[in-house]
Amino acid sequence: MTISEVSKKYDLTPDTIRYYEKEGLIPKAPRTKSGIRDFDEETCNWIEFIKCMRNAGLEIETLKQYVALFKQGNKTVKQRKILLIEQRKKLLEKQKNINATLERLNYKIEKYEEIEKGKLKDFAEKP
Amino acid sequence: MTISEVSKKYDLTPDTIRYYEKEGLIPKAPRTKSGIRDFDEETCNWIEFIKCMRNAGLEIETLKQYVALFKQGNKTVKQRKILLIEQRKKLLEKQKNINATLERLNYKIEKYEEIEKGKLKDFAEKP
DNA sequence: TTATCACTTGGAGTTAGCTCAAAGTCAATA
DNA sequence: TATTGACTTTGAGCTAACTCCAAGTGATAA
Repeated sequence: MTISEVSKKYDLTPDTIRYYEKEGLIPKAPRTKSGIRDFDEETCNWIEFIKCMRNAGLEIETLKQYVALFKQGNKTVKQRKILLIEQRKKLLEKQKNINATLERLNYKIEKYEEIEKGKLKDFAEKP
Repeated sequence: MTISEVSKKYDLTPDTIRYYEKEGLIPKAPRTKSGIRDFDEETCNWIEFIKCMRNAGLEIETLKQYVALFKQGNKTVKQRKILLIEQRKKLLEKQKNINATLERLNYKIEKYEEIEKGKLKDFAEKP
């Protein structure tokens, strides 16, 4: 699989994929005799995984650490677990923030709807 | 209220608060005769609102637009509603990404626990 | 065989969102 | 009166995560 095919498949630019490879977020992709990347399934799985984590906002640096631990094999299972638990904690925190904001947005949108329908006139709105 | 008091209250640095003011994310705070900011309740409410929105990841630019519309009064209710609905959509999308990632993290953490307890040996782990 | 086109690299540039530094002002205290 | 310390401004600097550019290479189509 060429980089542009992988790019389409995962909706990441070729530049981003090369950047991830250079930074060690994904394994170094296999190459053809002429030096062109020829992605295999394993590498694709990593790309998919990293994309998922990045979409949730995990940092490059953190993912780099995780991949480095992974490469060292089973002796790093404990450290990897600790790392993932910390990231889970962060995501739960984020989830809470988003939920709080969603509630607030819902309330305001509702109010705006009432104003539009004329149910509420001169609504003394706070931010 | 001085800027350092507000800073403590909302856990934002004075620099950040001044930056928000400069960018128009919050109203210009009232000043004492000698030019020092003396935050009133209204401005504090804005700070709290903006902090909440920023915590959920809404962009400065978007919030700037919202505040600008707000300042123009009731004639912008419709536009503000549209803006908030778009932001809600984005947050719901984010929520989905976070949930997907949380599930994945939970699965992996569980597997790592099983390995640690020796229930799983030589677990052929994919990313 | 020449042209095209997707790929390659290294390194510079960009954007968002702060964050810091320098130099100055003012009110209150020793 | 001198000094302390919190405030002020302007503008530069920083970090994360890409994103773009220039110059070069190699395989295939005309």
